[in-house]
Amino acid sequence: MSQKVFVSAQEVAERAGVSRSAVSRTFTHGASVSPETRRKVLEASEALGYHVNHLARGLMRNESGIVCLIVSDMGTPYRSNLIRALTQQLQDAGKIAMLVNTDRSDGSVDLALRQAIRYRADASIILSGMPDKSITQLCLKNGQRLVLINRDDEQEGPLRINLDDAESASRVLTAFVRAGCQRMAFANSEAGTPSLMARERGFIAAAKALGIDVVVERFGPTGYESGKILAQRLLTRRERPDAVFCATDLLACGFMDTARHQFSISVPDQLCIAGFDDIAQASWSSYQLTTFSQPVEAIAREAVTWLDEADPAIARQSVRLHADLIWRSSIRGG
Amino acid sequence: MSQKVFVSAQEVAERAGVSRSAVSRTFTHGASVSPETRRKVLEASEALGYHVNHLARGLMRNESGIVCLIVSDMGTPYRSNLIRALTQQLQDAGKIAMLVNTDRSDGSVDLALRQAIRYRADASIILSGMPDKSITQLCLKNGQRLVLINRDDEQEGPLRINLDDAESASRVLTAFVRAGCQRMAFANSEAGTPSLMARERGFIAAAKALGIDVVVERFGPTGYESGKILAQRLLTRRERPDAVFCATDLLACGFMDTARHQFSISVPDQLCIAGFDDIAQASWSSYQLTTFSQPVEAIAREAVTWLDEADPAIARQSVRLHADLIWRSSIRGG
DNA sequence: TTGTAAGCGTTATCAT
DNA sequence: ATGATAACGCTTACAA
Repeated sequence: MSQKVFVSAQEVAERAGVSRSAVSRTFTHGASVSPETRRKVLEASEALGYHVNHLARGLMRNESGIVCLIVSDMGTPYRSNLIRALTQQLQDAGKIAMLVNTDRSDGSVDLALRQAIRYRADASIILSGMPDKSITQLCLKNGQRLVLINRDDEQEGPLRINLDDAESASRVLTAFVRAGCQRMAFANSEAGTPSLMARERGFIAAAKALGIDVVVERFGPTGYESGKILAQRLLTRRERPDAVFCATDLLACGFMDTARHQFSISVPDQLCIAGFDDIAQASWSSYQLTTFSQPVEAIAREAVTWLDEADPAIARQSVRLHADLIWRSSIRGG
Repeated sequence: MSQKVFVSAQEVAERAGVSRSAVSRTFTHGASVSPETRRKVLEASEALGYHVNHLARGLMRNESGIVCLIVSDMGTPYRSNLIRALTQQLQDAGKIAMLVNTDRSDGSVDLALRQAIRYRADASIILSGMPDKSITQLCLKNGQRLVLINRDDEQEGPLRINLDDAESASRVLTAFVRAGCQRMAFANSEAGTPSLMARERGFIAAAKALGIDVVVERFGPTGYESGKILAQRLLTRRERPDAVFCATDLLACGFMDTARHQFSISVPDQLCIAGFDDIAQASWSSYQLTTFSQPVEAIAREAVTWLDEADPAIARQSVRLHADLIWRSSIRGG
C-alpha cells in the first residue's frame, strides 16, 4: 500500500529557510508575519504541495471545524435538501460537514453521536430521531454543541429549531372551509415525530374550534407508498372525505395519485388536498400541490450562526420559524 | 464559551490503575490485553465517558478513517440516493463520510479536494464535476485514493466506476422500434457530463445502425424544468417525434408532464418515453416511466471495497456496471 | 502481558 | 517579527 507521505510544516520551513512557527503563523488567521516571510513560506508551500493538517490543528486548538449531521431517510427530497443547505452554509462559515446515516436501528442516533465525539466534532446537528438524554448530556458535558431540527424537545442545552406547525395546520383548515369542504381528514404516517404530530393536533384543534370533526388515519413510514394506502383507507369510507391534509408532501403525492387513478376522483373539484414541505415534486404539473415551504435556508442559517456564537448559554435556545403557505391548485378557490 | 473538556486516555488509566498504553491497547483492534485489565479499563471509560480521539489516532496511524464525498446537486433524487448508499456502506466498513458541496463555482472541485487533504481523508469520492489533473496528482502523491463515479475519465490512478450507457441506449432504441415508433428523439441537458453524452451517442449510433435518424435537443441544467422546455421544443416540430429517450428521469418527468398537460398527448399511445436513473418518482403512478436503474448499492460496494484493498495499483482501476432496464408503461408493448 | 518513552504535526507561550 | 520549546492525545517499538 502506497504509504501516505503528506508534506509537513517542518519541510516547508526548511525549504523556505524559516522556522516552523513562521510557517504555522502564515496559515493562522490574524497572526503576525512579515510580508517577506509570508511570501517565502507561501512559495515553498506551493512548490511542495503543503496543506495544513487539520487533524493536528484540531488537536491543538481543541476545535476540529467538523460538524456532524445525523440523519435518516437522506434519499428523501426534503431531507436531502436540508442537508444541502446545511452543508453549504457550514462550508461558507469555514466548517465542514460529517454525515452519519441512522437508517438502521433505533440506538443508532446514540451511536452517531459517539462517532461525533470521537472525531471531536464542534457540534452535532440532529435531523431525525431522538438521542437518549444521557448521550446528549455527554455531548454537552464535552463542550459539544447540539442542534435539534424539528425535534421539538424540551431539554435545555441544545438549540431547538422548530416550525409553527400548529398555525400552518390551522391555515389549511381555513382554506378547506373557504373551499366549501365538509368532511375533513388528516393523513399521517406512523412515525410519530414531533412535527408530524403537531400538524395533526393543530388540524384537529382548529377543526374542533369550528365544531368540525376530523377523520384521522395513520399508516407506515412517511413516504409515497403510505400515501397510497392512506387514500385507499380514507376514500373507501362510507362518508368519503372531501378534504385531506397530508402530514407531508410525499404522503400527499401518493394520496393524490391514488385518488385520481384508482378512484377517478377529481382534484380539487371533488377532493381538496394539502401537504407540507414543498418538495420539488409538489410544483410538478401532475401535482400542483398546495403546501407549506420548509424554510431550509433559514433553518441552516439559524443553526450555523448559533454555532459561531461565543456563548450558547446566554443566546436563545429555541427558535420557531414560519413556513410559508404555497398556494397551488389542489385546493379550490384561492 | 464552555471549554471542551474531553476526557483523555491518561485519566482513564489513572482511574483504572493501569498505564495509558493499556488503555490504548484496549481500544486497538487485535492488541493484547488481559481480560482483567480490559475489564478495568472499560469500566473506567464508561464511568468517565471516554471516547478515543480519532484526530490524535489519525495523526499517529496516518489514517483518519475519513472519506470525502464531493458532490453537486445533492438535493436531487439520484444524487441523494447515491450519497445515502455510500454513507451507509462507509459506516459499515468502519469509515466516516465527509460531505463537500460543489454547487458554487467551477474550481470548487479542486477546493473540495484540498479540503479533503487538509483533513487527511483516506480517500475522496467524486460524484460530480471533474478536478484539475494537477490536483488529482496531488491527492495521489499524498497517498490519498480517488474514486470517480460516472466521470468516465482516462487518467490512471483513480478508480473509475461507470455504467454501460451505450448498451442501455441501444436497448431503448430496440424497445421503441418494437413499439412501432418511427420518429426518434433524444432529450438532453447542456451539462455535457460523460454519462449523459454516452447515452446520447449510444442512442444515435444504435439508430444509425438501423438507418434511423434521431432528433437531438439539448437545454439547460439536468432537471425537471429543462424537461418541460425540451418537450415544448420537440413537440412543436413539424415532424413530431413519437418516441423520446430522455437522458435522465428528471428530464423525462418534465417531458411527460408537458406532453400530457400542455399538448394533450397520450403516453404511451401517441408518444413513448424512456428515462434513466430509476428515481423514486419514475415508479409513481402519474409517471410509470420505463427507465434504467442506477445500481447505487453496487456502485457504493465497488468503491468501498476498493478502498479497503491492500494495493490499489495492482487491482483493476476501471469498473463498468450494468444498469437494469425497468419496464413500466411509458413504452407500448413489453 | 505490561509499562516506559519517543514521536505524529500542529499551535501557544515566551523569550529574543 | 521571529525562533525555540512545551504541550495536545494518541500509538507503538522496546524493554521488562
